[in-house]
Amino acid sequence: MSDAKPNTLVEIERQVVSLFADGVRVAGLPRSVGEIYGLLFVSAEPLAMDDLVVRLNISKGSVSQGLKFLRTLGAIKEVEGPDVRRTYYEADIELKKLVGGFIREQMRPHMESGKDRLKALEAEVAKEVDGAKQAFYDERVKKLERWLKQAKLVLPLIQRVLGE
Amino acid sequence: MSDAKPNTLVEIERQVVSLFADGVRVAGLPRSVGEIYGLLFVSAEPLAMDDLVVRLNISKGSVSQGLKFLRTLGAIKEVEGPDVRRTYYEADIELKKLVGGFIREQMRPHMESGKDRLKALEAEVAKEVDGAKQAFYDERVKKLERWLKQAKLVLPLIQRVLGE
DNA sequence: TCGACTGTTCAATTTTTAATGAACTGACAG
DNA sequence: CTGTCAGTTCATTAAAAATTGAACAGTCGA
Repeated sequence: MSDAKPNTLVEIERQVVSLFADGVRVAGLPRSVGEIYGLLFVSAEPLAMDDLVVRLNISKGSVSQGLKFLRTLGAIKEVEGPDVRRTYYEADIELKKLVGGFIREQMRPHMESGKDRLKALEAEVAKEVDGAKQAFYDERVKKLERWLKQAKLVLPLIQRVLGE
Repeated sequence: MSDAKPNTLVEIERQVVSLFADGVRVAGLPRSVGEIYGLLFVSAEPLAMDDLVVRLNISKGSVSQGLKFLRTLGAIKEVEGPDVRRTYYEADIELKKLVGGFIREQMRPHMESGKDRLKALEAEVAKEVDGAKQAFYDERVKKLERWLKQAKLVLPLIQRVLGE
């Protein structure tokens, strides 16, 4: 292959990669993850790890980690490619799936641990001896529980809307 | 006041502060912002900047920045307090308002710039000479535009649901 | 069994981000 | 005015997060 040297991206690819690199930062993900998904998104042919290393000019380690993450999200698919010994990837471009994966992998766990921590808080409030303080704390904890319930209500709704 | 020394938080306060400190990180905000909002959330009485500095044991600079940010979100309210020369704050505990502020201040700007960048991309695709490639790029750009539209659809929906 | 090659892991390093604290502004009381 | 105090700003420092790259593991054909 003639384009086996670093940073061989055409302008369109460059722009898309940069768009995703910045985009994923909103979700608190590392730039490299966005770059990888971005290049897969804008590529008609599937790419193997080495293609990503060379064309994005980032390390094998980063690409391996990034692909692993994108796989757990369900944001990319493994497909066949020219070289049978390599694993090739293409982007899964269903927004529903991307958002669903993100919610499942990144948000649910936090919400689950939040639920536990609220339980602990409740127990702590029960110990409070000052009646007025206890009433206040109790109210606040109830508010937090309502927030959590609303969050649990909103997430599936988002997924449903993106399903159209 | 007797509790004017660092880190004078009772267990309940400690837990709530920590809960918010971790919670805001999901949204990509600095720990200190969560701590500040958390302490205000769990305090029955309004607090001034100096209370936050002393009780959370973080610097005046951080607290000033954090309060500024929370003010722009609309997550806190300025209120009267014991010392007329100080500005006191209390937490605004309407989830709708918090999320609305976050969307307005943190998400909308990104989406606006995304819209511009998509325009630039379209222009770039128009230059593509290879017909097959152009068709593929065009399809992908259209997909991105659809995503953006869906995002713009979802955000108001979230706010409406949180309005209950 | 060996060598060539794909892909993973993780300690070390670099880069990015947040926190600090000293200098500053502005308001106000005496 | 002048000194004090609340609050802001921002260059420096510290902490956290991402990236690197070298060692390693697994596979396969000769």
